[in-house]
Amino acid sequence: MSNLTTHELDSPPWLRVESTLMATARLVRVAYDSRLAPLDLNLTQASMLGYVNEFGATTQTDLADHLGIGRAAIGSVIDRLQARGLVERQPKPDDRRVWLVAITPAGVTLAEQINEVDQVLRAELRHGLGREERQALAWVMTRLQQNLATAIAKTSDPTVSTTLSTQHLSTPSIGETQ
Amino acid sequence: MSNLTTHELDSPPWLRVESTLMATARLVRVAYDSRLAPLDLNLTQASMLGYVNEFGATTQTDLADHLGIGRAAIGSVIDRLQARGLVERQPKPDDRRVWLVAITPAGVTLAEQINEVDQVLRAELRHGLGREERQALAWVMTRLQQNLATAIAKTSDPTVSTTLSTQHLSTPSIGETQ
DNA sequence: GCAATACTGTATGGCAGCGTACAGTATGTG
DNA sequence: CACATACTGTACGCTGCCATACAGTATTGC
Repeated sequence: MSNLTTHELDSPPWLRVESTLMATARLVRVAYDSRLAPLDLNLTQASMLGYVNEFGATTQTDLADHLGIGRAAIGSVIDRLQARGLVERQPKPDDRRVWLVAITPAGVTLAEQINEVDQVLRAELRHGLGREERQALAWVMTRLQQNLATAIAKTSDPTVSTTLSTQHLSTPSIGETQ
Repeated sequence: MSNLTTHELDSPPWLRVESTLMATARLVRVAYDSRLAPLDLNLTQASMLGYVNEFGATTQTDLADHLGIGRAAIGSVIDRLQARGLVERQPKPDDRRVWLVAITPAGVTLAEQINEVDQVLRAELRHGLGREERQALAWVMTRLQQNLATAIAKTSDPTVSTTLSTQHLSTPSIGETQ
């Protein structure tokens, strides 16, 4: 709790929230991407593969919502994974509009490797952080998401609110895996 | 193993760190962008304008480092701001390679409005969060950045480490503004 | 039955950022 | 002095994501 105020001359005083958050997020992406590179996978691709592996066949819109990206974006992700034979699109019997994205045996194999990578990296990220600290982060983060959602809604830009309602404060985070 | 998907707790168990962090970061960006829209500014543009307003004329590389984006990217940001007469490029007498990016009077006016927007939004984001909680977030975040940096370095991808050395755990965050 | 409305996935264009390669300039070394 | 090396800003192509518009299908109302 001592000198976390390294600020002094270096850091911009405004927009610090975003700055740190965005920078950290970027680092997370880089870290995962570099670790996933041997599997020739993207972070988004890995997340999707993991999700389908755990929860079974899912429609594209559901996937997009759960991963927090748009429907258009998820399409191309699926395309690439499908081209490599890791997932496949199955028609849904009772709704001919949608595809069910299902994982293939090859995908399952890869998903297990993803889980390994994830566990290793997460262990490294926890280094030096107590359990209660991680939980605190999770809590603050959730609260922050709530505040952000209302803040955005307050701007009364209707297009945005729709986008956000989908990924409402779902993911807890970091803390309580095991 | 498959159907534990309760509708409330359906968060993906893997990659939760990234998921929450990235989602929050995206929300931050969206929130700031929507609030800055009346000023016809981007979050990155606003950050840059604020920085130059506070710290005076700066070289492009320094700007890129402080904002955590690449040199190439900062160029186009400056281009746009310069086209609107908010900043200008001044030659540096003792080094003819570099430009000093300086703010114009019009830029100062806008920077003040940016600060207002920032303060208002930050106040909203603090809602329901105690001071010590925000400080805890800042601390955990910094620690996380450290861990991320070493984790990335450990992958021994030399191109990355260079990129990161620039934006080493500078920005504290959220907590200790007032 | 049929029209109106809502939803899914896709195509398209646009944007921001990265990584690489390059020319111009500084700086160091012999 | 000449030369090699390092650094700055720019140009180019690439990636990932978004927003919009669209066609196909479901669903609801009458």
